Amino acid sequence: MARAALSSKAVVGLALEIVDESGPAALTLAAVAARAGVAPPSLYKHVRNLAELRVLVSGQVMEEFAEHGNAAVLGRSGDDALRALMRAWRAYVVRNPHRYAAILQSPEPATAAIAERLVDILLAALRAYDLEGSQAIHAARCMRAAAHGFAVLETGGAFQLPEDLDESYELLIDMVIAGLRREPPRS
Amino acid sequence: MARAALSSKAVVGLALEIVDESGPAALTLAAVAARAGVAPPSLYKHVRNLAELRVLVSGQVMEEFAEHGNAAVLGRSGDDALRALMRAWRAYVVRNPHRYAAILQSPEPATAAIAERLVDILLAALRAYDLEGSQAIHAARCMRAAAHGFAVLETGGAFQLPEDLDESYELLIDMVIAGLRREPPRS
DNA sequence: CTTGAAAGCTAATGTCATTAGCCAGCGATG
DNA sequence: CATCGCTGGCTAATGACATTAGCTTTCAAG
Repeated sequence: MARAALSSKAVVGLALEIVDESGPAALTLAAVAARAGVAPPSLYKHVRNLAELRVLVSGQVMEEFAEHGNAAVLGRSGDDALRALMRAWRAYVVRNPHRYAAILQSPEPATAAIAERLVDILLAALRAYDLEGSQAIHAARCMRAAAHGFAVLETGGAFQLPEDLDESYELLIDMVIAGLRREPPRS
Repeated sequence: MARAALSSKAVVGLALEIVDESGPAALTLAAVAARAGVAPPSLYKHVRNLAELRVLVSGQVMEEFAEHGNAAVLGRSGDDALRALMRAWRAYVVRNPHRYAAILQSPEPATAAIAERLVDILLAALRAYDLEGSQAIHAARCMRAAAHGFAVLETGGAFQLPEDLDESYELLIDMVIAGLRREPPRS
């Protein structure tokens, strides 16, 4: 291998810097190249194209995010774990809003494994609620919807009123927990 | 006024067609111009630039969406209204996924009025729950987060497992309602 | 009939992504 | 030690787009 100047890894790192500073929309190959001190076409030696770079960035962030969530639930269970996970979720988003926004929704096979891990963490946090198979999936989806929805709206600046956001979020957590409790194992 | 061929209104209409067919990412001035049978620069006679077109499209969609939600709660109240509103929310999203995705988050002053209307509808649906001022705001945020989060994840293809999405969503609705019931008017 | 603004057009510029094809450095091989 | 081939970087070129400048045509009002 010749001059090991750049690398796929390094490119993703630079991309993350750009995302952090200016948001996912500012992530262009031209910007990465400039930061790497290299001509734009050179990047194609390390990354297939912009779309792939986005996927790599998304995967990296998702992984970091999952790790953060996982750390939050360690040694906890039941309501405690659920609260911790949801708080960690928002804490991550508030601290790294651009990074979080860089997570791609579309089910890229490349990131499937990481997404799976995230789901596992969610399901583990729900374990104490005695949900039978399918019900646990539904519950996990709800929790995810709640946390993600709040995150998106908050970082998007959709909550304009002066009311305290922490308080709103705690209410949301309470809602999820209350909903899990009264869970009727129907059909 | 000379040849009344195009108009700001018409341009937004064409833009909506493109969004519906190919998603918000496909909304370019070039595409709109092609559809209008006109050279791209001509559009600047009707719209300041692409950014403004996006805002206009977003506003139009938000308005339609709010109207849809409003219709759903008419003549209903309490849990009934809440359920109807949340179901209408998702129904709209499922029917017009691209349109919904075209709604901009950032608080554009131009669309502030419509956003306000949406909040009003939400608050009205919550009226039966006897929430004091601030608590109603928090509750409305939670409901919005839940519905929006589910919508985003569903349209983004984030729910991969085979479990029925309707069932997941009904559980989410139950969660919100349960959460509103046990609402402790603390602090 | 004249005229002026509205609405369209062409030409030009700048930013990106992406492809093609060239060149240099370096490590392994003989 | 000389060379070969890979690797990573470069320049040039193409093609979307957005956007601006400046020209032209058309129509309606006087």
